[in-house]
Amino acid sequence: MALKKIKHERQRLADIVYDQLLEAIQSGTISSNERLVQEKLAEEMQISRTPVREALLRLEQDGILTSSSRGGFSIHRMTNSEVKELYQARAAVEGQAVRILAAQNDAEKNKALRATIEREENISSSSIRAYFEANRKIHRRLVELSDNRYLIEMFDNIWNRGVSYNLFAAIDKIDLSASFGDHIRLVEAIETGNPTFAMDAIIDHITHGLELQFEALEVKD
Amino acid sequence: MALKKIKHERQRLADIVYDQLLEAIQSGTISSNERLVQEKLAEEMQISRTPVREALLRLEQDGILTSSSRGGFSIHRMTNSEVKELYQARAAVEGQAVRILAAQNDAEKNKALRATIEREENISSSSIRAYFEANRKIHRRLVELSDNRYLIEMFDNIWNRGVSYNLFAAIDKIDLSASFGDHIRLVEAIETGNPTFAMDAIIDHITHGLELQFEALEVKD
DNA sequence: TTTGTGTATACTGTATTCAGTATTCATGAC
DNA sequence: GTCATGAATACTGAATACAGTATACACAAA
Repeated sequence: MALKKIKHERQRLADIVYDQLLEAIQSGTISSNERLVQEKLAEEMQISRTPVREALLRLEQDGILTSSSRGGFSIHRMTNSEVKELYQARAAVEGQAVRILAAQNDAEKNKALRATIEREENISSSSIRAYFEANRKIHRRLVELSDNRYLIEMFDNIWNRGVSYNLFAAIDKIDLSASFGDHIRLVEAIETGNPTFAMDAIIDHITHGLELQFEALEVKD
Repeated sequence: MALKKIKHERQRLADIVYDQLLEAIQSGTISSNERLVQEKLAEEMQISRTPVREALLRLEQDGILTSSSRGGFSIHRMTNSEVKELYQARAAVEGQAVRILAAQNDAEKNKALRATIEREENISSSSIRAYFEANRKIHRRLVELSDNRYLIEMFDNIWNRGVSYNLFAAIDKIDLSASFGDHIRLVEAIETGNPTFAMDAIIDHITHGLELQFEALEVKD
């Protein structure tokens, strides 16, 4: 009888709370004007305040929550200049990822990226959220393939901030299906083996996204 | 009588502990094989364990500390591949900063950068630590001038990780004065107004640093 | 000597309590 | 009605206590 190795990793309550809060924020369950109060959340979750506090402080550290003067935390509201800066940071991270990939120009990796794009662009769901989840997966796969743990971490932080502010979903008034087919162009750029060319391609892609973003923010205002 | 506005910002004990620990780690006061135990640190600092724990968890979150199986935390030891990846991440952040600066090509900003370089390259201290502090200041000024809060934050995280592992100081066996004069070349590249050219310049600069880094790590092994 | 078992110790994560601070609310004076 | 003041309330940050887990150590058996 072969016994499976038991996974020893204890999961902290604080980690569970963190994951749940992040999911609730990004799915819209927690709305942008809601105040997250330690004692109340602890009561709701039937746990003590300590792990709740740890999770909230971590979400604050991640830039997702902001503490308010009346106590509690709320979802960080981004200024237009923060939005622009976040897109620039995206360009830094995703741009470097494609530079690395173009320099490697590894057939297996390029193939894996194509597979992800094909799978995710074929989502049949009509929900905006699924749409953006697919978009996120494509971009994340791209960064994953760079095999750089720090770029992946930065990517996640950027997108967590953006998605938590409902940023990337803010452009639902603009037709996105046009830019969806754009992803394959990134693979093609990587396949040229030219890091600069590949990076210019993704910067264009991201800059275009920023333009759509600002249009959407104006539409909503 | 004009009364000054009183700064209301309460500083948490946990923040103070964080700052002290980070400084102690980066200055070498805390050595790389030392185990940081919550209860012991709390006793030493004459405070309760709670803020110590919060600070340590945050340093873990920042990638600076790693928890050990015997309890406690120790300075994260980087593998060679982590070192390489960290330099790539540096290239992403600092590369984007110079792209932004070159696109702007703002005379005041370029002047400010030159001033920082001139001041920092003229340090008279013979201590290696001062040398690297100067180097860090030059690079940080460059990223600050991009006026992008996320790039600055990423920069700090990268350098905190590197400095905490005593990474950038590991190359003290190699003569650095040669590469110090290299910084002015970065300003000149920015002044061409060509983002791609400027970024290539800093990537060269950073890649050269990585080569020195690996030489130094071999020398030490 | 080696191996297995039980106990002690070290440390963590969580729960609970205490004390301080900021905001809100109620009340009285003008 | 407006404004000032004091009390109540809400919430946080830190201290303390409790319980669980992992490691180290001691001891006995083979």
